[in-house]
Amino acid sequence: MQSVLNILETRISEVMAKVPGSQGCPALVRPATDARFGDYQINGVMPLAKQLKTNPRKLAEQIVAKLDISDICETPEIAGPGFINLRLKPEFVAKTLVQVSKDATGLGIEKAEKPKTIVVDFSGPNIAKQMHVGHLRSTIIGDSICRLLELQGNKVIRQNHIGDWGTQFGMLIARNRRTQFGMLIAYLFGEKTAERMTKVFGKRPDDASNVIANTEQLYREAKKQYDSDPKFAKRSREFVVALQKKEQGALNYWKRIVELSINECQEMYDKLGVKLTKDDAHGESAYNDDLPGVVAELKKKGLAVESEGAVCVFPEGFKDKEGKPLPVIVQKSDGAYLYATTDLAAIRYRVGELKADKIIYVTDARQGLHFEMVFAVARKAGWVKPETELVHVTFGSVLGEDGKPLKTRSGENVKLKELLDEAIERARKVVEEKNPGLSEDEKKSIANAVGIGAVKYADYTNNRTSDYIFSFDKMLAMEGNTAPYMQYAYARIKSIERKAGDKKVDVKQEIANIKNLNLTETSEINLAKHLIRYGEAISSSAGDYRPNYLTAYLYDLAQKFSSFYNDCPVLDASADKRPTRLLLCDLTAKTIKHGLHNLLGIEVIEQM
RNA sequence: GCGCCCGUAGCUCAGCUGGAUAGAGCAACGGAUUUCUAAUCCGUAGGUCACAGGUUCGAAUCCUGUCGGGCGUACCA
Repeated sequence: MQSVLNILETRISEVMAKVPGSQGCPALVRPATDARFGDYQINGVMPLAKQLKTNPRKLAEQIVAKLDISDICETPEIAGPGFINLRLKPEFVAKTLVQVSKDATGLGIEKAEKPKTIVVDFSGPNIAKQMHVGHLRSTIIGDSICRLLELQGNKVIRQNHIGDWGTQFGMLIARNRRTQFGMLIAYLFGEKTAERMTKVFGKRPDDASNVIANTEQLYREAKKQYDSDPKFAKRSREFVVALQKKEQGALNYWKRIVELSINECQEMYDKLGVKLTKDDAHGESAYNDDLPGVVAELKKKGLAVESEGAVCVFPEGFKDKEGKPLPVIVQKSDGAYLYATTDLAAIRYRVGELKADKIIYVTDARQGLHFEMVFAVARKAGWVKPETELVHVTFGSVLGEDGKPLKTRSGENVKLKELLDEAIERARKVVEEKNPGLSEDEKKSIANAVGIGAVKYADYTNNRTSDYIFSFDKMLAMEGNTAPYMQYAYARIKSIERKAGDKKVDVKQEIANIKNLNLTETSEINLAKHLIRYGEAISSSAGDYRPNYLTAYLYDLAQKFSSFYNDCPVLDASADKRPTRLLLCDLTAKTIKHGLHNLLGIEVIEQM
């Protein structure tokens, strides 16, 4: 269903458009900046007055006179330089709330007018390495963006652009990072693999977590052996060449390690409550066969030229340190392809095969220039239609308490798994302290939901474009805008429902019989008004790809519920008031659950 | 050098195409509990929105400059 904000915007804009001389100034209806001004305010009169060179307050009077929104609002009030303040009628709030509760979604959510096919590129871990904090934001922000867009009725195609190939095999043994990967594979799957694996890990290589978890160690060992053992070095090189030539044996080894890695990532996705599966993995290697064609086509179109031995495209408007044109290098002087080439191939595939109307890239802000240039090249090459949107959704870094990028004491990236485990452990201690009487299973699942939820919620609640300081103490605090606070608010509602039986209150029946609400207390009305605005929160959150708008709404909701909870007895309320209060509880619980669970992938808990 | 992002309360952060007296949380102080979970609620105090100009009815928001910080800037992703 349409949000109140949208209804008002549409109806008031229509009236404003009819003002003589108006050139379609929008009403600019916004939530009131202050409760004293009512519920919504019209900001669009002043710009229109400017356009018409007339007095804004007089214009506001004219508009108010023609406005017919008495079914929704009290008489509009003109205030300040030309604002029009709107206050919702309690009857309208009550009616809308009942509608919302009976809406198909149960929550009054707006659907997109024109559903699109949207490709979302996110997470993108590298194979043969454990996921670390650097992957957290892309993974969870991307996940919630997908959920938001899907909810609006779009066709969302998740693309996990995993680093499963890159240029590493396009190069011969010359560069260490790439080489190490080749060495690793040779090391892992060369002769005597099983003995080596058993010796190093005490396990067979089938155990994915052991293999991947110890990759860093393997790299070190492999490097050492590479330097000291000519036979091993030779085997490494041969392996890489074989892989490039797509020899079946080498490919099989490669496939195996990709599989092990993906399984390992999947554990993290499951743990994080992220909706990504193997089917969404469409990594760099998927474009291998397309790369020569991409370069050839760019050359043919006269876009790609040779420069300093490399094949480059020079999109307009980009300059290097000396002010000379900056290239997008699509093929290196040694013949290898780069991530720009792969990204171009991916765009071609996503527009051509997946029929994307929009492609969203969820990567950190540092890749801004890269995508700007790649987008420019793709458009120049005609691989993207003019109306196809290419969006780079950026985010800041996760910092430690010292304000520097989060690292371990020894300067390594913090493993995602270890981070989450610590959060769970800390949550566990809190549960132990607050509610020692719970069963072991309950404690465990609560600690899990709270720990993971806290990490995710803290990330979501920050504006994604800014860096944020990671603090277990803050995210696990029971006070303030945190996951535990939200989950607690939910648990208290569920507790009321459980207690209802003892007091012989039939919650479902009372709610089902509701025809009109009886909203009397201020905190009831405030809660009701906020509940009917869930759709607005989703629209603004999805529109800007900003989950923090959603968490802000949810926190506001939980606070308003807590006020209501303090002021208004529910089960012991008089018969004329109880059904309304039960409905408020029910809708609040459903909204919190939907927001946390369905949109953010954070678990709610029945008791804590 | 050039480009992008950032600078808001003691701390951590919001502030949605420019809107009214800039908001939360934490910390501080004061109050509420025979409670449906106080992991709560209510209140008080706290700001030259880095700085200086400009645009206009109106600027934390847009423009210019200065200072401070982060990141990027041809064969890594």
